[in-house]
Amino acid sequence: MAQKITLKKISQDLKVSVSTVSKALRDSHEISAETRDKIKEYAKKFNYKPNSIALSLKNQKTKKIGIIIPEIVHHFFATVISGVERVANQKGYQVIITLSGESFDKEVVNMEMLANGSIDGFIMSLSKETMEKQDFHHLREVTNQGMPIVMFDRVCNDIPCDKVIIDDVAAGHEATEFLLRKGRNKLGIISTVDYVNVGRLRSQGFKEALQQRGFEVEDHQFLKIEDIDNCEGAIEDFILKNDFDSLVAVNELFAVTASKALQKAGKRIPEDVAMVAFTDGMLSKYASPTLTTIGQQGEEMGGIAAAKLIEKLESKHHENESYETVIVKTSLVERESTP
Amino acid sequence: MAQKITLKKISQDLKVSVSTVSKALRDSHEISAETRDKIKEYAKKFNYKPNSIALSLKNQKTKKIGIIIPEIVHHFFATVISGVERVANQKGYQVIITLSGESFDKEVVNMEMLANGSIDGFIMSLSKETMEKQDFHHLREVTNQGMPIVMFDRVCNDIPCDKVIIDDVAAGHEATEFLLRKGRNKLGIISTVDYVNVGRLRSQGFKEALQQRGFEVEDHQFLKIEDIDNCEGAIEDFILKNDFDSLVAVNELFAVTASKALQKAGKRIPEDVAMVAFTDGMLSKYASPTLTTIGQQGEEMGGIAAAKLIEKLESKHHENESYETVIVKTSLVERESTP
DNA sequence: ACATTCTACGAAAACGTTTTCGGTAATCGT
DNA sequence: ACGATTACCGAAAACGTTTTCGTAGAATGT
Repeated sequence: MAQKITLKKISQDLKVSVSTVSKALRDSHEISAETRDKIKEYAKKFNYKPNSIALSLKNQKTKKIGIIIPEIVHHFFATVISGVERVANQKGYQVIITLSGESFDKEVVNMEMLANGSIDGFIMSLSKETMEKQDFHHLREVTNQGMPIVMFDRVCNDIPCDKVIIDDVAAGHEATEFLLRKGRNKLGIISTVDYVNVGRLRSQGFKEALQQRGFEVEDHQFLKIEDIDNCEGAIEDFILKNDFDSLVAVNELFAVTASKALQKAGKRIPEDVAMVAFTDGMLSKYASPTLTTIGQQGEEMGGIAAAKLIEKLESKHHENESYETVIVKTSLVERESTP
Repeated sequence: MAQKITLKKISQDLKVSVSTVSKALRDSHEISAETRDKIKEYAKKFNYKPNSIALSLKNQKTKKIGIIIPEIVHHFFATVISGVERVANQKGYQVIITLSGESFDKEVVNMEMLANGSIDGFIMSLSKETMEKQDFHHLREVTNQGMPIVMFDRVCNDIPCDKVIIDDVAAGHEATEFLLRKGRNKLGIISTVDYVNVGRLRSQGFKEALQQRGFEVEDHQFLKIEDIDNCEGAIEDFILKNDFDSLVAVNELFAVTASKALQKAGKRIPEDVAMVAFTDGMLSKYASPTLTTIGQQGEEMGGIAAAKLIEKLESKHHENESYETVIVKTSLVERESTP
C-alpha cells in the first residue's frame, strides 16, 4: 500500500526543497540542526531509502557485477559464485548472474543485455561453444567500451583482461606424479575434447609427467569424452580394453563413472587401480570409495576474481592499463581411491 | 576507448533533437523516412543500445528479479535458480542473486539492498535462522510497498504471497509407504530439526504412513540432525542403536552418510536395509549404491516461481490481489538402494 | 484565397538523485 | 554603521530515456 517514498515527497510534506532534504540526509553543514533533525526523523519514520536506480544513473556506476557462466548446477561454478558473492557483497556490490548453457549465442545475448549499463564489469567463464569457435567479438566489444572483464577457469588469450586460473598443466603433472610415486606405471587419463582448455592442459601435464620419468606415452592412454552426459559406454570400453593400474580423471563425474565400471569389472580400488580426480566437490567426498582429488578452489577463485574486478572499477585513474593472470594453487586431497 | 554512445551524442552529431532520434529508432510515424534511415544507420554503425538504467528509471520497472536463497552450493537451490533463469530470460527479465548463508541478518540486509528499486520482485527461500526466529518483518515491509514475493520450498504462512512447494507431508508419506509395500516394517527416519519446515513435514508424513498401517510410532525411530556438517557420529549412533530394515533420509547427504555407516557395520543395501532419500541430485545418482529418491523438481519449481512472479508483475490491474500456492508433484526414482 | 489538415520536427517534463551555484538574511569585525 | 563573512536554503543542471505537446511550414480542401 504505502508507496515508496522519495525525496520529492518528503520535500513536499515538509515544505522544503528537494536539495535541502538530500543535504540534510547526508549531514551537510549547510543545513541547520533543527531542519536536519526534522527531515531525518520524517525519513526514518517512512523508511526512506535512496533509489538505487536513480543513483546508478547519476553516478554512472551501478555497483553491480555481471557473471556469465556455462551452468550453475555444476558444483565448481556454484562455489565460484559463492566466492564472488562473498567479496562483492562485502564491498557493497551486487551480483547478477546469467547462464550461457554452454551456448555461444546465449553468451552473446546475455553479454549484450548486461553491457547496456546494467553492470560495471564482468566475471565470466567461457562456454564450450565459444571455446570451440574461438569467436570473441562480443568480449572485445565490451572491453572496447571500457568495461573491465575478469575471466576464470575457461579463459582466452585474445582479450586484454585479468584472469584467474589454476595451472592446469602443473596440476595434471602433480596428479600424475602422485600416482607414479605410488609405484604405478600403467596410467590412463579420462579427459574432455581438446577445445576445452582445462582438459587439454591437464592432459598435457599428464603427458609431461610421464615423459619426464622416461615413459613412452601412447594414444591409447587417452580417452577424450565428447558428450559428458553419456560417458558410461566410452569409459567402460576404455578401462576394459586397457590394463591400467591407475587413472586420472579431469572431473568428478568421469572419476565416479570409471570407479563404478572398474568395480563392476571386478577390480578393487585402490589396490588394483588407483584414481585421482579433479574438482574437489560433493561426489569425491561421498562416493564409494571416496576420491583423491586435486581441488579447484572455486570459492577462492571467485573471491580473487571479484577483488580484482572491483579494484579495477575503483581505480578511476585509467592509466592503470596492465592486466594480470592470477594462478591459484591447487591442493591434493588424499582419500580412499589412492593407496 | 569508444565510450558508450547515447541519444544525445547521436542527436548532436546529426544536428537533430534528442526526441527525433528516439522516435526514429522506435519507428515513429512522426519522422520522415529519410531522417529515420539516416539515424538508424548511424546508430547501428556505433552500436547504439539504449541504457537500461535510464529506462528503468523512466519506466519505474527494472525487468530484474531478485533471488534470495540460503546457499548456492546446494544442488537443489542451483537447480531452482536454473529454472528461474530460464523462464525469466525467456520473458526478458534478468536475475540478481544474493545468498543469506542461512543467516537472518544477511537475509534482511540483502532484502533491503534489493528493495531500493533494484528489482521488480522477489523469489526466495527462507534461511534457517529466519525459520527459527519466525521474524518476517522484512518480508512484510517489502510486500507493503507493493513489491510481490514468491516463496519456494522454505516458506512461511504469515506473508501474503504466492508459494511454490512440494507437498512434503505427502512426499514423506509416499517414501514411507513405498518401503512398507516392499515388506519392511522396522523403519527409521533421519531428518533435520523441527523448525526447518521440510524436515518436520516429511517426518509427519512418515508418521502418518506408519500409523495408517497400524504401526506404533516411537521416538527412537526419529533422528533430528542439528549440525548438517557434522552428522556422521549421530547417524552412526542411530543405526547401531536400532535394528532398522529401512530408512528414510530427508536429504542426500544424510542418506549417503547413513549408507556408508551401514556398509561399515556390515549391513547390505538394500538386502538388509533399504533406503529412500529426498532431493534427486548428483549424490543419489552416483553414490554406491545409487539411491532411490523423491525428486524435488527444483528446475520446475524455479520455472513456476518465475512465471508466477512475472505474471503478477505484468498484470498492471492491481485488483488481482489473490495469492496461490502451487504444489509441485514429486516423483519417486527407483535405484539400487531399494529392492 | 483562405481555412483546415498533415508532416516533420523540437522543447520540455518526468523518473530520483546529488551537487554546484546563487542568494537572502543575519552576524561579525572594526 | 558599513562592508564582509557566515548560516541556511532553493534553483537548476546532470545522468539517458520516452512521451506529450506545441508549432512551423507544406499540402489539401472548398
